[in-house]
Amino acid sequence: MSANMKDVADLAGVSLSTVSRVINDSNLVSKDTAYKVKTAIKKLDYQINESARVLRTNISKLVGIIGAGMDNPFLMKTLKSMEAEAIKENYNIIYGDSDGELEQELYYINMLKQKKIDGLIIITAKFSDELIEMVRSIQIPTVFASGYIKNPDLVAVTVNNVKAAEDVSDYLFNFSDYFGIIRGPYKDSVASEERMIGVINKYRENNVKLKDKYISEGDFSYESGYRAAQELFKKNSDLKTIFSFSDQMAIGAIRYCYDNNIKIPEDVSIVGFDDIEVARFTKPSLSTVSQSGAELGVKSMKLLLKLMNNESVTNNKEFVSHKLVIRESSKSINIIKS
Amino acid sequence: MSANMKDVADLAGVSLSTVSRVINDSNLVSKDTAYKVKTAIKKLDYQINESARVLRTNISKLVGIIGAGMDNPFLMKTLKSMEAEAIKENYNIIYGDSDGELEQELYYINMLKQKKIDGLIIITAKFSDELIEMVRSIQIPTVFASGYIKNPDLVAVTVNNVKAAEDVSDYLFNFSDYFGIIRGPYKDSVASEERMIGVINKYRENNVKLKDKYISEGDFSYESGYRAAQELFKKNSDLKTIFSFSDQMAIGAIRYCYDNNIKIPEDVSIVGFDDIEVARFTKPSLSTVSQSGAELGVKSMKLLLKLMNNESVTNNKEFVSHKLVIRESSKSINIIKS
DNA sequence: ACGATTTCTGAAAACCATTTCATTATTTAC
DNA sequence: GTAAATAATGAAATGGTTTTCAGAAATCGT
Repeated sequence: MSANMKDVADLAGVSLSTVSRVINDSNLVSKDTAYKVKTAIKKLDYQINESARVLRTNISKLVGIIGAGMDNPFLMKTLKSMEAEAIKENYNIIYGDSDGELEQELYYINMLKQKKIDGLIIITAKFSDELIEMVRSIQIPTVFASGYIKNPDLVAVTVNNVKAAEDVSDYLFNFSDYFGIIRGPYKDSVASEERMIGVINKYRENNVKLKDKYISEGDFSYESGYRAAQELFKKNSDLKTIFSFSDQMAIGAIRYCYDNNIKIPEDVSIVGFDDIEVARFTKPSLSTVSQSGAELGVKSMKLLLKLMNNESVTNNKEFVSHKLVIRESSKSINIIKS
Repeated sequence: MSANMKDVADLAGVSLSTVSRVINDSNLVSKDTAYKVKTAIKKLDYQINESARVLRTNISKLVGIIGAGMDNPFLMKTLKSMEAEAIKENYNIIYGDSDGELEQELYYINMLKQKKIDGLIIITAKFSDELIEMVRSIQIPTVFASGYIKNPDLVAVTVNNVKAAEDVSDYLFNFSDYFGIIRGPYKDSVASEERMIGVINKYRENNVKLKDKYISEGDFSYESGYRAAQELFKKNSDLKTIFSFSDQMAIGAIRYCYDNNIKIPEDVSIVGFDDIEVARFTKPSLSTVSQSGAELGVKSMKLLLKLMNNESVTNNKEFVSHKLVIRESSKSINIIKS
């Protein structure tokens, strides 16, 4: 059907090796020959057969990304910027959505390995031993994005959840003696666990007992935020402030307040986490921790590119910057504005 | 490094051909032999070399998806469900974000072709001749998702934009003599063009002249919706109703109203398009045209799978269902509720 | 002008699976 | 029991590159 290297070689009157050299920009081929080959390539509209090349070299120029929940706006930004970063170096992205299921993750890892990916990025909230063992066994450069991981061998990029939660806590203690928390799942969410640690630190620092009834669990979705707010208000009639571990849950909570005639920020202040795009446009707009999904994507991919090129990676843990952005959903006290 | 088919063959005491047959579930191999081979595979932890297989068969089990603006919540759902649908049949997704740039699209198409993708889905708003020509030339089964395309040869799945816009128009004419329109870009947005046609149809049917000042252009983003609303109100002091061609723009517009003391829906009713997840949680929640991104994804991928399997495709244009969902942003008049 | 480098090119092996064709072993049919 | 059909297996060709090794041609040094 389409021309192969042999055809080009014949037309140009040279050998296979020479054509290959021209294609790979080898410097040991003369100008004249190179020119002949190039015109032959043009004339035949020759395109290299990638699978043959991969078979021979074991280099696929493919990066696998296994992600949990592409319908999360924050992660979508991350994914998009990862892709943009990868394509600069001519890497394509194979994406698999694990929905956060370990089984799916393992399945994809195996599948992607067979496709000969050169590198892998895993976006997950849970770090089971099984997953880590699998990653180790495949012997493919891997970066974990989002979700801190204690293991010193693993390469990871993440927001500093503890610090960010501390910042929010500091801010909220300005308003009231305690604040309600809409946390993420108890099970398997490292991010949620770490943010909780930040909160606990600050409760302790302020000598306030962190009671169970201040805490309500969500799953990061809008709906769960709505329900969690309901629960919080039922248990704490005098609640003045809420820290939600995701913007989506915060927006759900705001909606609950609206439905129940609770004024924000007059009656209650709410702070979210993520700074998704819509956070600036809700009514009231949402105070939140801004962490750049794009930055997460870029940093992770850059790190992976280094690993794939065997460049030395001095620091295998990187933090993505964050800042507390105060908007209308919380009473303003001179802190960072946006 | 890792075992290959030869190793398996040797260990099992059979030939290469036999191993290959076992792997491919060929029925012309005896139970006993098959068993021997399978245990050998297990013992060696043998994994097939995909690139060799692809080289030989020209089947990669890879589907390319080229998308424009995947940070759009609606398209995220689409992408996710495409992936889910593909993996059921053991196809992996290679994803490239074109940002809607033709140049990028062409670049990706070429790149993906080299990676030997078995099928391609293109999500774009613009259908230049160049793009269509390119798609034709690569000879790979292709489906266009989102954005109707007149060309009878091409396979496409899309929402019925004209009809949907007509539905909204009918609804809005209940409230007032004319309504403002926040449309999508004039340039290269088929969806926007088609929705405009629906609007025009109904203006004509109602014998109302559609004046230029009723129309304001956005680019589907939150910000542009804010600005467009501003423009509309400046030009039409008595504006009572707005049809926004995306939810994101509608939310931007709502925010503008809020900032300018315009009450929704008391003063102005707004209807969006897409029914993104947050639309149910904004304040007021957003009346909109619900079109399922998931359905779009599933239908497109199913169609592509058929094409790739050479099954006959009776209808190469499919519509995704839509319905008008009335929420708080528009005064209710007994129509569909949600 | 002669040997020593350097530059350029080609032949052939390697990567690993699939598939056709031929062959042997086993059944079936009569 | 023999011919004919069927089932099971293997040998070898094939797909299209990259890369090592060796050799030819050109350049250099003196």
